[in-house]
Amino acid sequence: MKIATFNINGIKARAEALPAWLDVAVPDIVLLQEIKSVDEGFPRDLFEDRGYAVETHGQKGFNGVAILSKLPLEDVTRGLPGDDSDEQARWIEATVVGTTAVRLCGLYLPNGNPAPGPKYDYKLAWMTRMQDRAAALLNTEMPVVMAGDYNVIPQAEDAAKPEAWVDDALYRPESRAAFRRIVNLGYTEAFRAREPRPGHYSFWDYQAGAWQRNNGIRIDHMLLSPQAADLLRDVQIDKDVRGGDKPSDHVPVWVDLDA
DNA sequence: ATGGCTATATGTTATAGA
Repeated sequence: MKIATFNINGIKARAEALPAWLDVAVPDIVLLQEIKSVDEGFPRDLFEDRGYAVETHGQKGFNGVAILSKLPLEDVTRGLPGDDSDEQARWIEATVVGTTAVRLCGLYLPNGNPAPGPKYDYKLAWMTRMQDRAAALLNTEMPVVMAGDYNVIPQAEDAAKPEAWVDDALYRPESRAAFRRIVNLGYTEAFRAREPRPGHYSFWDYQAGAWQRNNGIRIDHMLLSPQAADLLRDVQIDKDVRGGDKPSDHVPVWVDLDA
């Protein structure tokens, strides 16, 4: 079961690049972030024509997450629990049943800049809520995959120029500590578990020739519960997508699970 | 670099992103 996460930075703007990648990579599941669309505006046909079931949790203008799946999506829930007043569309869950049932969580964690400030406070509070949800999911003892744009650079080796990020919400100590607290509940960060070396990124800014200079950061992650980690066959970053036509500023990250 | 680019809606400018 090939499961991917991809921050597409606008579904309408990626109407060509996303299907092109799907046709080459042929993932079973894709967790999308930043669809920047309401549910009614999501071009479902593009994906249903390719055999994907589609579930969206959209919002006008920005944010928004979605799931594409070649297997039926069951028990779909929208929104991160813990704050009924939170109207930002950043979390969606569903279950797929292959050889075993897998719980999928697609997430778009708040950016948090400028820090300090109310946006940073929202980011850290959101991460506390996510920690609660992550702990509850562990108690199910299901294979769980929490994948998305975490907007966290976990360690210095996850940035080409870590010194440029020291005061940024993506790299500040509180953000990294909150990320570690979630991982340390018992999750495996799939890419880092298989690739200890530096120099692997999932985002390159549109500005200042960041892609051409390989000035990237690794902020798109896939966290696996112990039951999911036991099924891990492979994990990769599809870096070449960043060099394609009209690309997102993020690239896909995927795992292959024996499920 | 005090965001140099991109996307969307609020739309010929503002907001957000990272």
